[in-house]
Amino acid sequence: MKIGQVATKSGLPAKTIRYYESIGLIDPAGRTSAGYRAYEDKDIQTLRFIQRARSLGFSINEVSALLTLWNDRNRASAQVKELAKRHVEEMDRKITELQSMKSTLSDLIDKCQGDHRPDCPIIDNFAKKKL
Amino acid sequence: MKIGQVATKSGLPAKTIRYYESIGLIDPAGRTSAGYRAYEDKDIQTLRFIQRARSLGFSINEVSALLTLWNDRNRASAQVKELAKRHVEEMDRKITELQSMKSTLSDLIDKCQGDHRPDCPIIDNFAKKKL
DNA sequence: CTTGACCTTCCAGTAACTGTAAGCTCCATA
DNA sequence: TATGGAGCTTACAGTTACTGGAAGGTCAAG
Repeated sequence: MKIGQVATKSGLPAKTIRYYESIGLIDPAGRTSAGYRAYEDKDIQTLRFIQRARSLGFSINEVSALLTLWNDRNRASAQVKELAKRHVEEMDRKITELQSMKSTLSDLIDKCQGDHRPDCPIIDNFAKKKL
Repeated sequence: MKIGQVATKSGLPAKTIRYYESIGLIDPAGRTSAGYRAYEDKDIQTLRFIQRARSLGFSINEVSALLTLWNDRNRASAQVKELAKRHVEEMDRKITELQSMKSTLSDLIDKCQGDHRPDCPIIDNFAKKKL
């Protein structure tokens, strides 16, 4: 199977698959006599795994660790769970931060007339001297 | 005033101030005879403005637009409000996405025993053939 | 006159791709 | 057989917003 078909089946752009190979996230694919990358079904499984993990926000490094665990028959599920928990914590931090920023900005937006005049509580807030 | 003091007063690392100058977000600072950047109080105001806007998640480009609006006596507050609203929408999108990812992953975590055995619903989910 | 704290510039690295260019290969049709 | 287009190849640049580090200049204190 060539990369285009693998891209379709895995949900990842061909470009991205090559990129993953270039950074060592996946093993280099075999090649046809013409130099085209040749894939098998198990490669698609791996790429789908990666795609799922990435879609849940895991970093490439984390995905790499997850791939290792996936292939480790002696893994402890505790290791996977721990990795996942840490990721959820990280997402929680980001959610909290975003909500805080959104809240502050929304308050300012509510106070802004939003008309043709220059007076603007948003600008004023950014420009004010001290907290 | 030299860059170190400005860094302290503005809440931005000296390195970042130089970076902002290099990309044209702020005007090049004056120089002392020794070649050191020389700042005035109004520069600190500008940098604090930038710091505030950045801390609310606005991109450098958006901050640049906000700076222009700040210095535009003929601005309409509607312009500022619109920019801010779009940014809130963007944050909302991110929050929703993060919450969705978190929710999915949390469900999987709850199902995982987290012990010494390899069986793991998280890995299983990532590895499963089809949705 | 020598530290040490600051300052300077420039280059590289980060995360995870994406875009673009120049150039093969393969298959089908005229 | 020639040609055209789809799909493949590599390599390099660009994105975002900095941050780290190296090599070297400046200034005030001791």
